[in-house]
Amino acid sequence: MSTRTPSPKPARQAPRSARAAGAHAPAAVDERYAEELKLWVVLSRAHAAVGRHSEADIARHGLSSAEFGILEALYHKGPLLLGDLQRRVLVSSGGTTFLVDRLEKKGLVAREACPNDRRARYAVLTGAGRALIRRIFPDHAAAIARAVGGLTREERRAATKLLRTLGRAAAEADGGEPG
Amino acid sequence: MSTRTPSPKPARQAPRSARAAGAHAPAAVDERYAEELKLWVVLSRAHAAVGRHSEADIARHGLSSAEFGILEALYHKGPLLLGDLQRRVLVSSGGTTFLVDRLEKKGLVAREACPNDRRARYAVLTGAGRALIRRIFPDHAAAIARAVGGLTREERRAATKLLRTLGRAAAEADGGEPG
DNA sequence: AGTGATTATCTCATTGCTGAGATATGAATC
DNA sequence: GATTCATATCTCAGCAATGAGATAATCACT
Repeated sequence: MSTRTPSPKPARQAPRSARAAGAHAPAAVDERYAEELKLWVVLSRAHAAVGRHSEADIARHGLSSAEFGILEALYHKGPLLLGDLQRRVLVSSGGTTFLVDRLEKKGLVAREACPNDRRARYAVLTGAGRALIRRIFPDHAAAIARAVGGLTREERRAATKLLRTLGRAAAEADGGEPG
Repeated sequence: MSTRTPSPKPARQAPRSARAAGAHAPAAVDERYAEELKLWVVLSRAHAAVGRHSEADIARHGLSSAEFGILEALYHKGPLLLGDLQRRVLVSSGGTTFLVDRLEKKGLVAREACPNDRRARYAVLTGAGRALIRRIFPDHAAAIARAVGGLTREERRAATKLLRTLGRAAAEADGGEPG
């Protein structure tokens, strides 16, 4: 994985322009939201770090993260309209079509008509799809559990609560709130 | 934005196969790691929700998230080796070259030789780059602050601490630890 | 039943990004 | 000073994913 190179850090000399007096002095406003920015940074890093574990586990089975998400959603929720699937897996509309197409080609998912609404289509697991997700899901759950194992049970509970609140508030503030 | 469609949910009839007796009954193992999985889910959702705010703000200035990340890193840290930049912005090696190329074309960043190591190159902000990031950073910080405003200061502090612990532990467990 | 607004899915051009390998330099050993 | 291994960046082919627009069906009203 070329993204991560845990290398030793030989102290190198900074280039001329870096040493030019105060060349990159950050503005005072930086202090103002430092705490909020820090939260955003650690949120991103934690997500990336855990996500790396998740994807590494999923990739072993020849699936992408999004594909796995679809199989998992169908496994636990039963047949879903493509739109519901889209919202659940956090992917674009085109992406949903693309992913379901591919899973269909792999024989893991099928489309089914919705009796009430002929615009809509259900995605459903095939027998092979159900068998696959049933087989790999436990390992995946264990991999995630290891990935978040750096927190104690109590800490995980607290983190879950905070993140749920944070996520909900951020999602709702999408429109644009008054300052 | 077609990714998100906050639509009302008319109750539709599930297709036949969904009602077939226990067709998608989840396995018992699902309970075992439910708490850890939940944490991963809310972490992903919170990250996506806040990230949406971040990207919406950055896009207003014609920059991608990764481009902004580079400018921001150079602004606060001064000139950085491309490798350091890569680690900081969480992008692949090829991506770093690509992004710095593009920022160079935009006249915001320049490459500079490293006097000690002729393999290495520094990325440095140009005058225009520094002016740009200095102009847009405060707004961006404010946007992030709004996005995470669903938590109180005390909650943010707690969340930051937990996420830092979580991220570090997950990153270190990359190799593969004994069960 | 007809009209228009809304909703669901699909199409497709574009693109950002990855990751393996190439190239070039540096450090260490003989 | 040659050789070998490690490191830093760049090249490039390939692909997943986006998002605007097309198509089709439904709903709300008259």
